[in-house]
Amino acid sequence: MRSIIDRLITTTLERLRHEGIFSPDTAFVFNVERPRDKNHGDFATNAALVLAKAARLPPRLLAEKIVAALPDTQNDVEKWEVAGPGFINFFLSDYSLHTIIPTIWQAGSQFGHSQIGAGRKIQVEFVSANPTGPMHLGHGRGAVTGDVIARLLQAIGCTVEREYYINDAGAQTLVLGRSVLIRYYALFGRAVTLPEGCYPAEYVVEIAQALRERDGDRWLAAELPAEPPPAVVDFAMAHCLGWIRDDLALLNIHFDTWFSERSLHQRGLIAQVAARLEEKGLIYEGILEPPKGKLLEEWEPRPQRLFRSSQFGDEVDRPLQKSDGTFTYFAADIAYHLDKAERNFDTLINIWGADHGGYIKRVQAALTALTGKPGLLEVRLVQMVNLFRGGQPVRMSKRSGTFVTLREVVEEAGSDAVRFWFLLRSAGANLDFDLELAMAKTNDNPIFYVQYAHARVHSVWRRLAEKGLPPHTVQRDQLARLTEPDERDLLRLLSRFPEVVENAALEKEPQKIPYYLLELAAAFHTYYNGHRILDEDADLRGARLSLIGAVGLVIANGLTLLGVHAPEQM
RNA sequence: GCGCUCGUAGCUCAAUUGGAUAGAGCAACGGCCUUCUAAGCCGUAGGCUACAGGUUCAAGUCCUGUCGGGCGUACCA
Repeated sequence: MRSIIDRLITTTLERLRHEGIFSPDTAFVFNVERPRDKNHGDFATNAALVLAKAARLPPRLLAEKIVAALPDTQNDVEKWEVAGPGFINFFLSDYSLHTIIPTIWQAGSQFGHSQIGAGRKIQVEFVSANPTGPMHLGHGRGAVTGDVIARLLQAIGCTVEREYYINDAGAQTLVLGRSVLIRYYALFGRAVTLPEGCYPAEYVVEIAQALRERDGDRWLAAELPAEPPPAVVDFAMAHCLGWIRDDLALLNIHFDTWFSERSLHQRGLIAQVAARLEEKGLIYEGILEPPKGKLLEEWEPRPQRLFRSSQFGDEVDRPLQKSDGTFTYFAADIAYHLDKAERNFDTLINIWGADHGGYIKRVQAALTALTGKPGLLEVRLVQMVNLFRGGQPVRMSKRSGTFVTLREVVEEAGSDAVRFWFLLRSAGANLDFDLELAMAKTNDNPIFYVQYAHARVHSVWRRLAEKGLPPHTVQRDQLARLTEPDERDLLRLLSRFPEVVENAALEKEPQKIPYYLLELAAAFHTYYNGHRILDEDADLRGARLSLIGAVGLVIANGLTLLGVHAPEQM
């Protein structure tokens, strides 16, 4: 519908160009949008406002001229008007509004999907939590956000791949291995005090027990080794990865690719990427300035191999190799992102915790230097989650190892509530998650409110059958009976759904879907309370059933995009 | 200090990416069930969009500055 209005205006403007109001080289850029205020019609354009200068006319006068030149539009547009500073508002006819109902019934679960992203290949990398422990709430939020961005992009026709980057190389894996080994010794009565920096949490004991169960006393030696045996490290990581996979599965999140950092080392890709940067003259031996504004007692000037990231928009150059010659994590990350870039994606999207924000520029800089494509990598930051229960914050401390895991929360509140709630805020904003509220069966709880609207639609179907009435089918000629303002509100909302999906996908802003669904659910509840669906009048009844059926379908489609169930009964 | 990010009703947050009179929910107050789920609905009240400039026909949104919160700030990942 929007495109029809769009074409209508363009045609009219061309007509005015012939009359000499616009010069031949005037570019017609204008918007057609949905006014927030329904008194302003179904669509409005700012064409007269934007083009007033080119026409050398006051905006309102130009608007009048445009309106006068608009062609006849048969059934679709009932009226138009010039309003405000020079907007042109279009009011759709009832007939045109009603068209959305058969469209929705026909498209079914595909309504809202489109092909505007067809041909685009996009990779979303998310979660990528270190395999050194169970996932916490923040990981869960990143997981849900990434998954839904992927779903949205698929809904507009993109080819999407979900990838998890496993940090299975580096110091923290040894810390895990050492922690497990110490607990393992303790299981055999060989108490060793846990050194500074080791993981104190209970889950480490669990891993140690699993290790003993599998291997018995095989890793017990006369003395605790300085480095944990590689097999122990691998066992511990695999155990953690198992947890992570299980937790993600609980949230119905599945990855296409699990990419191992270690494989980069094994294939020599890191040294290779360093050499490539070297060839381009972007590496040098240097000493970084001490960072300002932060007291660093241990700072000392150190010569390092530095990448000239400052040539590509970063603040300072970044170390690729440590002073002992080994590669930094950053070096591995460059190799990883280059590998992704060479897999022919049109866009790479990373979902990162907000604490990694300072890292974006350097990775983008490296990627730009290596590929020459500055916009390839897009990073979305996800802020932290604060856990509440009945309005009271749940205290957590990572240091003492007392924190609530993602699994505990999902098991208590359920995947639907967790997913919906995590999506309710824009990723950039902190999020308060209240366990009690997320499970409440009242309209304070947004997820319940939306699911209840869907269930109500289905309760009407059940009533229909109980009354012995025939199953419903849409009949176009009945729809003329939908004339109530509440019905028009619903029709307008329904017709917006594909635009909302498109917008949410393009902007990568999943929270637009829950907000839309809340709006639709509210309009439906209002309607349901004020009007009887199963009216005596068969035509009116048919029309209303067609309408609420469409509402039910759209709510279900919206929830499906969020990975949330649409129950038929509460 | 610098970078990123956020600042909107008492609280938690939206706002079609520059559009018209800034919207919801919670909390407060007042109403609606012999009728399809009251697990719901309706109404009242609540605002100098942190502040000051600038760009524009039009600014919560863009640019500059100030104030305030969060995150980050070499050989951790």
